[in-house]
Amino acid sequence: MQEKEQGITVGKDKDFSDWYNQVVLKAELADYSPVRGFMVIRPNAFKLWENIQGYFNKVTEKRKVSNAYFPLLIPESFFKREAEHAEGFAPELAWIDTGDKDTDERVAIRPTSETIIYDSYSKWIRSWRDLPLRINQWCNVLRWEVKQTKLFLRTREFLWQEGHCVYEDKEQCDKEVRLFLDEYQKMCKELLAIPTLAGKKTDAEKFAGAFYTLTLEALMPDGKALQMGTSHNLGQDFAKVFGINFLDKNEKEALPWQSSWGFSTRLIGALIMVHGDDKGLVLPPKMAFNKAVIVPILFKKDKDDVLKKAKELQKELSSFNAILDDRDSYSPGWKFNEWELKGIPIRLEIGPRDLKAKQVILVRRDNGEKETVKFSALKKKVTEVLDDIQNSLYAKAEKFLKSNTVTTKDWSEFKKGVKKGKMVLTPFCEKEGCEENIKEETTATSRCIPFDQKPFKGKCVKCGSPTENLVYFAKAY
RNA sequence: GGGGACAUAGUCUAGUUUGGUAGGAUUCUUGCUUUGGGAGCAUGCGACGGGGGUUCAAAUCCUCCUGUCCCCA
Repeated sequence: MQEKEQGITVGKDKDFSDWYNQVVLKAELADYSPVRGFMVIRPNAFKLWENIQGYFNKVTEKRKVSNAYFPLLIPESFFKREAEHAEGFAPELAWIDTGDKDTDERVAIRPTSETIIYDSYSKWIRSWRDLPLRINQWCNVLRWEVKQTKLFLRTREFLWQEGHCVYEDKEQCDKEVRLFLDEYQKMCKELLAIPTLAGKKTDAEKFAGAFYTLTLEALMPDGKALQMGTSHNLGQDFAKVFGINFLDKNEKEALPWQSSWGFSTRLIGALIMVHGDDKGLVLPPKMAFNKAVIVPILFKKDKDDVLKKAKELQKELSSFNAILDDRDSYSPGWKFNEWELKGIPIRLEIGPRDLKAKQVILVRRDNGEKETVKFSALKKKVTEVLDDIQNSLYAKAEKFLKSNTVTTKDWSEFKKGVKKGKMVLTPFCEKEGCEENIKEETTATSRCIPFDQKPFKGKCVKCGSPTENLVYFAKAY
């Protein structure tokens, strides 16, 4: 059978990079733009983003976080206030030529919004009664990457949410830095069906200007780790340099503790990579706006009857936003392929034979299994199967993560593991120089220091210094 | 940061070596016939990434720019 050009023409295992680009383009998720490193997010992918937004807005509401919006442009002087932050972002800033002769200060497009937001916070916070302050914004940011860009995973502009909180003391701040990371992990699991490893970043990998950074790491099918979200305890440095202070309960002036946390449209890239297959996108049911598609099999005889029943079924399944594909000019086979490419979780086929038997054929996108379902049992069955697909996708991804994670304290085993695209858990000293050496020799970087480790005394896999922590290493996106 | 490949219609591609009417497939339009895993016939639309140069003549040669992809660090 000759491969048609609309379909995916390369196996996921054969050429992962080519496969990924084909899925993104052919499933109409994104497109290239006229300016290098930018992308168009097409409706199919934007729907996914809106779904994530919908889920996460409920989380923030529950956690007493308000949405707001801060300006796109940031004055140069703001960057200079926090030295580490400035140094971290300086190479990636895009400066605006405003042509405004009356001001001599340059402005940059935000690469992240700590500074512009904290300028506002310094005006708004006076008393301990103003705290905690929790604000989130959904926006775009711009980081002028020089590295090779990749759709969703690394683009110069991307969409994200960034939460920015201010607390009276370290304890509250610590607690909620962890809380929002846990919420991210829950979202990855329950919504995206992607298992993640949670932990703390080493100093070499932490956010520029942070006291410490917590992170979620997922393992992609090509053996590279992808950061799914981060939550930073920013300490008191930003407060100091932006003049955020408050009168505490003892009428003393005090510096607050701050946090920021974010995830981006990169999650969509992860979703595509983790669940997709040789036929295209596979959406976890909770991510799919249209959870089912009804394809009527129409012959001249009985055409009206089949179509009528198909419409009834669509109405019955309206809570799943079921699509009825009654386009006349495409054959059923063509439609099957198209909806598979686009990742719709369930396909329902109904033809004259089914009409007589009062049943439909239900086909799962995740494993292609077919079964017949009586009309009377359809809604219940669809609900069950959607649940099952969601769970199976997570289970499959979790199995992949587990079977591709190795634990070793031996340096040659470590190198072997990294080379084979494994997530390697190993004793590590957390010294920056040592991490740099590992990176140079293996191209792997530390991904995270997992939480709640058992008491442990060991030697760093690389330099042999004593350490009490196991750390995940992998090649990363 | 280093190296490589590429750019012809919405998509895939022939033509470039040796300059001379840009060809095919598919998509799309319209019509008819069809429809249980990418259906058929007919009809119509649609392209040389951009600038500059050489030449009677440039998709083809030279040059600069832009963009895309891959590999390595």
